[in-house]
Amino acid sequence: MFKIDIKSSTPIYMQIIEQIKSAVVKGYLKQDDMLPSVRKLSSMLEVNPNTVAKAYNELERQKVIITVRGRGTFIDEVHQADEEDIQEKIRKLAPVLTELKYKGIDDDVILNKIKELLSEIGGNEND
Amino acid sequence: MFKIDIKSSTPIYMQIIEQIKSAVVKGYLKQDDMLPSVRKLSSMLEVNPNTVAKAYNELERQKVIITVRGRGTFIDEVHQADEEDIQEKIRKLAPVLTELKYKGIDDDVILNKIKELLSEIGGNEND
Amino acid sequence: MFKIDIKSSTPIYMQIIEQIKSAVVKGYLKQDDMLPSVRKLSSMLEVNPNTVAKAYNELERQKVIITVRGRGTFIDEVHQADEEDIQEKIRKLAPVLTELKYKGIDDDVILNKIKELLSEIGGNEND
Amino acid sequence: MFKIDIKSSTPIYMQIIEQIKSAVVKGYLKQDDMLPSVRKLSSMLEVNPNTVAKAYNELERQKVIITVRGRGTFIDEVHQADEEDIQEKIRKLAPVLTELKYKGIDDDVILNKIKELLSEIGGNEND
DNA sequence: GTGGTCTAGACCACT
DNA sequence: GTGGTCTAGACCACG
Repeated sequence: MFKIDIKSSTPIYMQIIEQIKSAVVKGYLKQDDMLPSVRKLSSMLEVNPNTVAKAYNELERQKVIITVRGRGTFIDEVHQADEEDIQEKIRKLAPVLTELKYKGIDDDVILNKIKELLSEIGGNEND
Repeated sequence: MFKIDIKSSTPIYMQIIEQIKSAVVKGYLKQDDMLPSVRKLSSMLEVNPNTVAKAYNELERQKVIITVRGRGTFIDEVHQADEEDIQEKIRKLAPVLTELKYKGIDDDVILNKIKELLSEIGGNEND
Repeated sequence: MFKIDIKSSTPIYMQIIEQIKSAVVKGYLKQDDMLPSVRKLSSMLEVNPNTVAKAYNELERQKVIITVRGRGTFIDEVHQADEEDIQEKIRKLAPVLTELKYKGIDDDVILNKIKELLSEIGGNEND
Repeated sequence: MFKIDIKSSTPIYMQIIEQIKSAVVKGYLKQDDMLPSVRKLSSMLEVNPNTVAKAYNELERQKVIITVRGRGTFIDEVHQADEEDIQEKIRKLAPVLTELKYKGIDDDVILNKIKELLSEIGGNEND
């Protein structure tokens, strides 16, 4: 289910975080679904358990998952994002967008490609 | 002209790279314009000369600027981006977009915000 | 294994780059082999760690090696060179060849000496 | 007659040296031919007179040209190269040849390309 | 004056 | 442990 690129420059724990969020967006994981244990996931992905633990800790901090001692780790309910939160994330796109504009790509072209990417990310909205 | 956020997690040399590209996009810097010397910019930004040099090296590697020995550093002509190049950069947006979708934001809302950001980045095209 | 000539006019980091490529050509290093760590190589060669890091960075940029965070640095697969690439490298030989011809050396003599040099560079292909 | 690439990474004074030697090899310049004065050449090439002077000094050191005070600068006779000299120059080709071999190019292909390059450099041998 | 290279030594993120 | 970033300060080649 999860695929780790050991050679990528994005840290492994980040890749895990992204993929779990992606799985939620795509509907593969839903609220109260149980996640594999740190040990199990680490052996599945063939990475260091500490790395998985770090990802889970960060996801818990972000209230994406919730750990119940003795029971396991579960997908938490989705929390609302406030306007400020959204703007902050949008801002993170600026460097790459600047690169694209630097290369002379038209705004419309960029927007179209992002639209494609969004539907690719989006999973089945008619679940 | 350039502003460095010393507290940011993006490395200083990266911030310099982004800002120079941004200045080109905005039209503040044009082909053959001379950039401040390494020493000058480093004292302007209050960072170490090596850090500025690292940014300049990377920009030269990316063919954004060109350095002429003993003379200084200049804005190079803009080089074409091929389709593959563009797709690769677009891909870099995926993690943030996934986050936004995870928060339940509509595609249209996201696209509108990006549109705003693009025009903000874009400088005055009718110069 | 690696030998640095501190007095040479070729920068140390360049010498490191050349020697690692040479080791690959000679078959001493193969794909996925781990290179000595920056710290280790720097102490082996008695040069500053930053100098080794610079060499490794450049080699990574050239896709000769690949660094995996927290793990180490490894020999990457060899990437194809296109015709343009080759011609560009061949061109770099021109100044020295001109010098030799200036001294009145015959083309055949030059070619023979290069042939010798090539087999010296090449390592044992029948390993 | 001479062409300087201000953006090249080879120092300008080096480019001048190379081109004068090349002109001799090609037969455009012969023993006792007079070279333009430092001032004249510097204005022809639009470079700093110091740069031309540096090239001439180096060429004189290498006994390629000879300066007669009050008269001008002339092409000197060609001096014999000893075996050691030649080997030293041949050695300078090693890094580029290693790169080519690293890319998997066959010795024969390399030698053929060098052969082409040599005849290109060579000028008219039947003068 | 310009950028390029190098040393010495520090702190941090990742595994 | 690994590499990445940054500072401080030195020397050199080039124009």
